[in-house]
Amino acid sequence: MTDEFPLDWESIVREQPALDVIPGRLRSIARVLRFAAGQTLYRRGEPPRAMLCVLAGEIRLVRRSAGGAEIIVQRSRGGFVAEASMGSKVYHCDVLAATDGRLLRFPMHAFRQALDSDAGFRSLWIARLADEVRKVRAQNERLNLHGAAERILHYLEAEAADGALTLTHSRKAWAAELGLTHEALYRTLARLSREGIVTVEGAVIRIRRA
Amino acid sequence: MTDEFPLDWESIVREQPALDVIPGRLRSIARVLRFAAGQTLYRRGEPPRAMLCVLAGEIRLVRRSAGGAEIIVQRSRGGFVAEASMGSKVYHCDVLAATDGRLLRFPMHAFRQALDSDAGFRSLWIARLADEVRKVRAQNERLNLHGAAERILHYLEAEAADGALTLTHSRKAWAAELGLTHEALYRTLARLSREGIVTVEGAVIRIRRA
DNA sequence: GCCTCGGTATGATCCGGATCACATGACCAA
DNA sequence: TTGGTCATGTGATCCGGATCATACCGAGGC
Repeated sequence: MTDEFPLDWESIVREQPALDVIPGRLRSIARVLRFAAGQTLYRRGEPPRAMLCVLAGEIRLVRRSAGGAEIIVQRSRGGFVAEASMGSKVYHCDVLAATDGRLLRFPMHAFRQALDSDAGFRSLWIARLADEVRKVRAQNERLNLHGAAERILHYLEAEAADGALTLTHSRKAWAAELGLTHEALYRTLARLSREGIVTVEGAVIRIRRA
Repeated sequence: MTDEFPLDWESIVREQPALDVIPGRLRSIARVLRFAAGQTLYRRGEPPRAMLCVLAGEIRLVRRSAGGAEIIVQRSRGGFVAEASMGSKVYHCDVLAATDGRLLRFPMHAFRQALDSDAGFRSLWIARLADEVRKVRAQNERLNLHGAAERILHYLEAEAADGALTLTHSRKAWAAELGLTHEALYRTLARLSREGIVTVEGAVIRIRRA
């Protein structure tokens, strides 16, 4: 719950590139919030008073049903959360911390006002939202594929530049993103490699043929 | 490729609710484009000259790799397509028609200008994008679940009002949205019904307990 | 030093959803 | 009327990914 002053925006943007669209006046009023695993940050029904951007750790938007079932509506391990909360009177989900971590809070009214008055920020924000839609829709198409190899190749084709992809996270994390167990990922990657379809050199993966 | 004048916006908004955010001046310059299955609408590398909104049929954004593989980056059976194309110089995908259908074209420069000059439209557009992000992320969480029952219940919990959901499309379409075969959906729905977890009355599905 | 924890990696087994097959009914057109 | 198409269902089989188990390694803590 501590704030460091002044915030080191250079390193913040490095750890969370989505934040580079934020204009100076918002940067100066942003506050760091540290959270602990299991903590409830906001509850359903409360008015959203801040835009949130996860810097480290995992935040979940959770909806609890009357029957007591708990479903995860959104999970974030980095980047803005609940962008739609800007337009709504109250949260429609609980906001929970799944791990220890840190997030950035921007006062909602200032965020809204910045969007209204700053045309540059506005178009960057629209572009960021549109790009997020694009990325998540691609992720969606990928998850609709059955078969580990298809998902891996879809990821490579969609994300690789010139047929070469450099993994930035661990393979376990990649497996989770692909909706696979890490075992299935290791095995399928090994098979694709044996069959000459891809080459694997550490974190760099290349497609040879599809 | 025919245009009807004047466009009947009342019925258009009824068939595609996302369009209700469009202001009058854009409505008056929108044109209907009819497309045929297999048709290539735009090619990678071309500058995007219009915002597209699918009214009927299926449009796909397809990326072809050097190896000849073809992956679907986005599929749309209704609603805006390639919102991120507004911010980019050229299309990064081919735009193909998967079926016969109709879409609405808005000249890109007019769309951009309307966003710039019309504060009301602008906030509606931002809200729509943010809501799209929310919906697609929820869809994502759902597809990350293994097991047909879990996906069905997640959908019910997330989309149902008061534990009751009225299906607007066919069950086959629902199955596809859930990333399941229709057989798996029918069977699991029947099992959940037998076990008293849900009740099914035609298009209305209710959760009893989870 | 030792010990734990997390990522990497592979083997064996099991199960659930994909697949194939088939029947029915609605609807539309020739 | 007939034939075709499509959504709705259900049954039988198969396969691939989940699951459980095990091992190795490197980093960090004590």
